[in-house]
Amino acid sequence: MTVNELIQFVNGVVVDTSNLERGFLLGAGYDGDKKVAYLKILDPDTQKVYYYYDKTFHKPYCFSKKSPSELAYLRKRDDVEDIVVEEKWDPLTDSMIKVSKIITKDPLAVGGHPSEKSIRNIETCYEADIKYYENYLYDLGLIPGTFVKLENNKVQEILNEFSEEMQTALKEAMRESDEYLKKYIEEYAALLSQPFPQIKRAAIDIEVLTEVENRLPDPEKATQPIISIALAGNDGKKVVFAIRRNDVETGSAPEMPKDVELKFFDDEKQMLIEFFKEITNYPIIVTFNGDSFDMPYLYHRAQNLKIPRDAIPIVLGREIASIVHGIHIDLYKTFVNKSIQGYAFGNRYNEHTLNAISEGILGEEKVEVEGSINDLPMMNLAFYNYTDAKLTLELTSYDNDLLMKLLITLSRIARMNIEDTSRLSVSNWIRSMLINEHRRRNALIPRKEEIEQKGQEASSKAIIKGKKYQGGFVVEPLPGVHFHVVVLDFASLYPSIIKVFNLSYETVKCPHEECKTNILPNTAYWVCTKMRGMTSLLIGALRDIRVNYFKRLSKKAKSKEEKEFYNVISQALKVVLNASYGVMGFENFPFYCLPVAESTTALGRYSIQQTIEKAKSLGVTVIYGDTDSLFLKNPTEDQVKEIVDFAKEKLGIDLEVDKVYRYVAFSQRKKNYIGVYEDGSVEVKGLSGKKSHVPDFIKNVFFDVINILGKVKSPQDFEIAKEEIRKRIRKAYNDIKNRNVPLEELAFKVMLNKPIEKYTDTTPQHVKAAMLLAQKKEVKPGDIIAFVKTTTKDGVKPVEMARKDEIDVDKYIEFMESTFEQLLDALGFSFDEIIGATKLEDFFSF
DNA sequence: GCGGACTGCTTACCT
DNA sequence: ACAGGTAAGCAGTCCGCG
Repeated sequence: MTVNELIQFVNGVVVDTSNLERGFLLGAGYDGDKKVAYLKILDPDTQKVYYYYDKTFHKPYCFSKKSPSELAYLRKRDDVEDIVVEEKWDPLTDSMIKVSKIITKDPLAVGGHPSEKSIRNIETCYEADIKYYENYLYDLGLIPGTFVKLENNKVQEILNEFSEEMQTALKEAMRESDEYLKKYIEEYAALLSQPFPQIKRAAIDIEVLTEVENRLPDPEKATQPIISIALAGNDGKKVVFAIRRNDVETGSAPEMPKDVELKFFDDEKQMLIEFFKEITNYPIIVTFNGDSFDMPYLYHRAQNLKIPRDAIPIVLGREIASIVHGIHIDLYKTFVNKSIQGYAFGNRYNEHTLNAISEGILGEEKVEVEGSINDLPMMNLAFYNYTDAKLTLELTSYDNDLLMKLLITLSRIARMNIEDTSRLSVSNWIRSMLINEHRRRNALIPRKEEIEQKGQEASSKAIIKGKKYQGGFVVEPLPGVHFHVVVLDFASLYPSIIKVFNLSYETVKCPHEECKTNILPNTAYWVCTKMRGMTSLLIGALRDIRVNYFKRLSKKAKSKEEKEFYNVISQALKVVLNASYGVMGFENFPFYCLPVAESTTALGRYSIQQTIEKAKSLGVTVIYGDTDSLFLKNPTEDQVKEIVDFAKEKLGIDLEVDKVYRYVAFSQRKKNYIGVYEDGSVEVKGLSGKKSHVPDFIKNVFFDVINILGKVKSPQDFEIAKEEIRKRIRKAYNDIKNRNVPLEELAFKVMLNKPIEKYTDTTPQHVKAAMLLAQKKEVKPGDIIAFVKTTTKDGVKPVEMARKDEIDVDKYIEFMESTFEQLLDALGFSFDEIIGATKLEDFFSF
């Protein structure tokens, strides 16, 4: 059965439509049976997804530098359609060259087969590792996440109309940009300010009877019955489909919301059929781990139960699962993405479980289950199941559908299927963005090793052993307490440098003789004076549009909704910009270019050091700085202005006042300080006390002390604070000494990053604990191991296996001491003086 | 056989 | 599977020590 026939069943309509006034492009795909590319287009009015099959006769292809006659032997293959000569611009030589375009009948003829069946395995090809449907999108100029129209079988982007405010803001944003940059900024403004459509979506979650406790059933075999399925829709739909069982109690779930529909079935097959019908109402299906569990399980279970193929709306790929009537988003993959975790959600979760992520982002937790799912009373199981689906949905709907909007915006920037954007990492997004740029310039994409010819060895030496080149510069902090500190910050420093210094793989060490004298300061490289680099333009435009356009529009917004709209776009841009420099130094990135990465940080060091010199010359004390920031001690407004102007005029980079602290306390450590704002709120950076592995008990004391410090308004106040701090720490000290602390609060929580057996060089404490734990239950990479320090043989025990009397009290006192030392150091008092080291015995008399 | 100095491994943080 | 820089704790090693 072809995808086409399937869809006809699912939607009950002929889906290969030729006319649609305003559709929303979800993505592209390839139909292996019809051998043709297709688009999935959502009609926002009906919430139905139409398939548009290519009618431009687009074919798979790749390029070779050999002549067609040298490649003539390929013509004998029946999967090769034609070989034609094309002229393309070669970025590395800055010249037009002739290449052979090998056109095939099947994407597998280009690549994807492990053998000689794929041409890229037998010839040195160009652009042969781009997925066929990606090529289709680039070549037709279509962008997933945007609005398109279908008119007489032609598909076209619908361009955005600009309001007056947007026009004005755009002019303002482009004021300082060069001619080249302006074009890009205008395009991005139009692309990214498109509205977000309302799309129906539902989160689903299944429960399966387990054979062996604590072991996940095999989704390929799907031998065990599905006993419950929950669905939570953004239209308010809440359903649990469950099997009526006699072997467990009915149970009760008083917390279950009244509006959850409960549909009980005697027959599993009937349940699945009903469920499949229900989900076809939702063009977006959301799961947590659906790619590797729920979707393949449902699919194979349905097959085992002899449900006809055309009643199963699931399409399984090699690693991803999709749905016929729309798209499937597996949130697990989205939340594992480091850029999403860090830049979009501020590292509010560390562990990649539904529970940990929900807790971090929503402040809600899963329902706890003791023992096996198998023995759970029916109602309790339904409630547990429903809660998971609800949390999954909420992760996409919280903050006004923030995540969905981010994914759509990122798809627009990356020009990538929404399904792919949600699963792939930032280097893939940027790769796609750059490939598209090459296509529209008719540029041949160099092979990776050709770019690497530019330089394999760095000219700077990394400070950290094993790293390739030197990074940011950190100023030695001036220890002590400093009142009225102004923090200056280069606005997205590295993207600015890439923009201002024209950094790109083809412009750094460009082929022109006359550019060789144009040396980049603080580096061993020259940069092109004749052409604007591609990454410089793209990253530069993204930077300018974020800083000068969306951020300004957000400040001027008239409504909350408008403000939020601009903030989402700004946030998505931040994610891409923050990674834009890093990918240049990432070996597996297809446009990896060490000279570009190295120049970026070298120019960063140059910028901050020049600015420090300027500050010094004005008599301003720089008490600290890290990569792109400078902490100034009690500067005048004029001094600040002069430094900011210097950066703009002499370096061409925006330097802004980021924050003003009432006071800052530094120890002698870098990346380690507390800053107190005028309103008494406190920012803690790098101190052990805030680190996630620290036992809750110590963390609580730490933050109590921080709160006390927030109340300090003048140097005199420290005396009072000191007394309060002393009391708080003494109490904690006593509690530990007297074993008055619950075990859980003493647990260190450290992540296991690899399987236990891979720790061959050393056996850290959390691994020792994990080994003990492994005797009782499965321990996997990514798990957080909770352990306490004990006086037993290994020195540690998993918290659930330890007793209070085994706790190594002295180790905890030691740990507490070093944690507070960082803080007390900076304030000029010591732990000993707080505790009163000579009076230790006093505490035992309590 | 033990302790101190040292290095390397590991994790979590900062930009 | 974006980068490098820093802090901290602990594991393991080397060396001296009659």
